[in-house]
Amino acid sequence: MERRQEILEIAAKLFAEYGYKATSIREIAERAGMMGGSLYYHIRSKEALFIEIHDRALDAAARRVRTAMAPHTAPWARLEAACTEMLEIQLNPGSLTLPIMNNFRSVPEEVKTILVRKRDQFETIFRDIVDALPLPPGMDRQIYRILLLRLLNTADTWYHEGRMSRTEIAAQILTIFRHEGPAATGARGSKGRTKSTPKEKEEKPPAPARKRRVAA
Amino acid sequence: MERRQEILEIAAKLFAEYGYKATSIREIAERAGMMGGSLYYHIRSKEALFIEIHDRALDAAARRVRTAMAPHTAPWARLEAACTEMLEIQLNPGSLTLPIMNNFRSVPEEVKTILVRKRDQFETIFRDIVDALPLPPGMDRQIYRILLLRLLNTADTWYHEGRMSRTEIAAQILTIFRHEGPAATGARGSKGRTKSTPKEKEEKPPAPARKRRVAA
DNA sequence: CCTACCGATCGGTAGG
DNA sequence: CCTACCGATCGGTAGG
Repeated sequence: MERRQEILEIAAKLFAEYGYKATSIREIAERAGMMGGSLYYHIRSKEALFIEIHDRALDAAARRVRTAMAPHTAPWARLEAACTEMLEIQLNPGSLTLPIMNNFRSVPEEVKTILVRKRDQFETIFRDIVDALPLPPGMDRQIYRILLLRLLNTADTWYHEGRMSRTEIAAQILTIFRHEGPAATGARGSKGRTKSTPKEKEEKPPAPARKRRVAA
Repeated sequence: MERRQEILEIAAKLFAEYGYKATSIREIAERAGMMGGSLYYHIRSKEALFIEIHDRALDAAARRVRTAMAPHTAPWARLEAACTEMLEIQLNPGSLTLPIMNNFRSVPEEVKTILVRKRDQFETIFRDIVDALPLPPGMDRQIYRILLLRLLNTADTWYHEGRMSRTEIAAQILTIFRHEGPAATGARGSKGRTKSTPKEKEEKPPAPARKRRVAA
């Protein structure tokens, strides 16, 4: 049973790096120290394996993001905590929380449908955060959320080790995405914020949790 | 010779949709109305085909973006023109300017090296634009450019037909990425800008064209 | 967990 | 441009 966890982690890494189609059952098996056919003692099929990894990764990610957000109540602080944690997950993944929620291009159509449904569900976390932000009225919250999530989810394809830490990158993203509405245009902008410390503890309840599921 | 162009376009579409590995020579051939083996009268190898498509697409994209920027001199107007054109290229590609500059996951390592070099060269266009923007001092221009390009280049994976037009989406991106430096904090923000009309014709020379090629 | 194998599909070639 | 084929690799199975 612990062996199975090993296999899932090995497969997750390969799927994340090469995509569904370009990752072979035999390669997964080899890294697990067994023959290709033997893998089927542990899994039912390649498709089922992929779906299971994806589900578990998203569940783990949801738990981590919610935990990271929990101590904060101010909308921007919640967003920053969520972004920092998402970057951490994407770039320095613990066991199964790997960046496989992208790159569905080579996944069979029927499987893709299942994955997308699960992913949409996960992203409601960010819908709630974004809906709670005091953004300028001209800014479309759906586009805002989609763009932000795209950046976070594909972090492994654009982030290069070196220059900046994950926390600094998260702060930079926040600097770009931070726009105050006309009501509360407080201190912002060129303060050179690179440290992610939980500032401004305002009141504001967690999130209104609205309904909206239309595509862009 | 015109037959060859047809083949390149067919292959480009398939590569863009399924990725390198998941696109088979036989599928390309079938759509071109011939047998798999016959394709080799027109191409040298699958790898060579992919590289040629990629090169031509980037060349065409560079030409289109430069042309779209040409009439503008104001930094933000230039950025908006470039973004709008990039979205147009990614979402409504004319012949060969297809969104294949991503999804290198299943591409052989040696080929990937060639592609990345070419892509980096293309992206210098945006480096010049971004370097000319009057951004707040705390904002890292390299991160800024990388994030913006990621969004534009992966537009086909997050844009869904309907609600908003390409131009409106481009305007929304600009609304998020627009931050004035401390020197020229003029009118901005909640004006509900959804139309992309070339406003503010300032002076400011095209671009300083600095040097910087470090990874994040 | 292995051996041995299945049918299918892959990129590519020869010979016309 | 086709037919016919190559060796390699694929996901998956049977039988142990």
